[in-house]
Amino acid sequence: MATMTAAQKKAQAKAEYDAFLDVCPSRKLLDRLSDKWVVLVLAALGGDCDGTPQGMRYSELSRLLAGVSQKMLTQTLRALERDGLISRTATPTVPVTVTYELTPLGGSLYGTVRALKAWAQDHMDDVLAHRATYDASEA
Amino acid sequence: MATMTAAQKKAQAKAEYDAFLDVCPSRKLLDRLSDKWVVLVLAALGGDCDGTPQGMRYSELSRLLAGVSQKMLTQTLRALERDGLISRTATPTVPVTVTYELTPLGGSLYGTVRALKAWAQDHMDDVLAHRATYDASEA
DNA sequence: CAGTATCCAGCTAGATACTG
DNA sequence: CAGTATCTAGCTGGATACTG
Repeated sequence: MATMTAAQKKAQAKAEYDAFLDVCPSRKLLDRLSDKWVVLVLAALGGDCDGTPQGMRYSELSRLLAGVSQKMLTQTLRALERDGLISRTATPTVPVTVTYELTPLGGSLYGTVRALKAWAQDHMDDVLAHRATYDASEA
Repeated sequence: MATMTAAQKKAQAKAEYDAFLDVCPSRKLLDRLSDKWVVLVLAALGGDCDGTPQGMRYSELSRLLAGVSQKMLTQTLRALERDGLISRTATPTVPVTVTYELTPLGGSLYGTVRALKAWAQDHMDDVLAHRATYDASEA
């Protein structure tokens, strides 16, 4: 087992690191937000598309977020529901009707995300300019 | 080629979607932030580890962010430098000395990110509680 | 309509080895 | 010290097909 020492050290370092990440609430939030579709669903339900926050049906979301697969939409919706950020309401009409909407908690998160969006709008052209300069001097 | 119609439609939808993402500055920012190490590097240089923002050497970062591979650290550093969020200073001493520090732009981004962190600290236990409730009713 | 289940391609990121 | 280069395992997410 002496040959495992290096690998074990690696594994332990990784375990410690994972524990650190696991304890860190910001990291968890970031992981959620970094899911490709989470923010877009938040934006859709938050009213970024038509002005006012409102409930939406599964198929509406699917249409609005062109490019999302059923799998990812369902997965995203489930994750957000699990976290209490959106609520799911099923109405037992003949073809079932399911509506999703932002909870107050989800709304508050969306508010914070909009702050990020504001930063992006204010500073993203600076970033892009830097990028262009950097790329030019690299060539 | 008639058999390609469906695939073509998909491809076109994807292209349109990509174009949408490409135009959206918030999305770009989110993509950057969602890189596992970006925020941690920002935090390290922003002074989250010892109180005051300061420059750090490559090897210091590497030690501080236990678990990061050389590849990812370099990649992350390059990306942030390219975007003008951090600056790289090489001092031609005998073994080269390279220092990284936050630019004003990087500092302002880090400030915004701290707002997210604040949300996480304020609301993450709510989220966790919802998660527990959800999981319990699922079983 | 609103999903669930399965399979698989592509990209990401870690391990490893080498360099100015 | 501070990287660069390469190879590959594993996970993410898309396509596809089926169901209450």
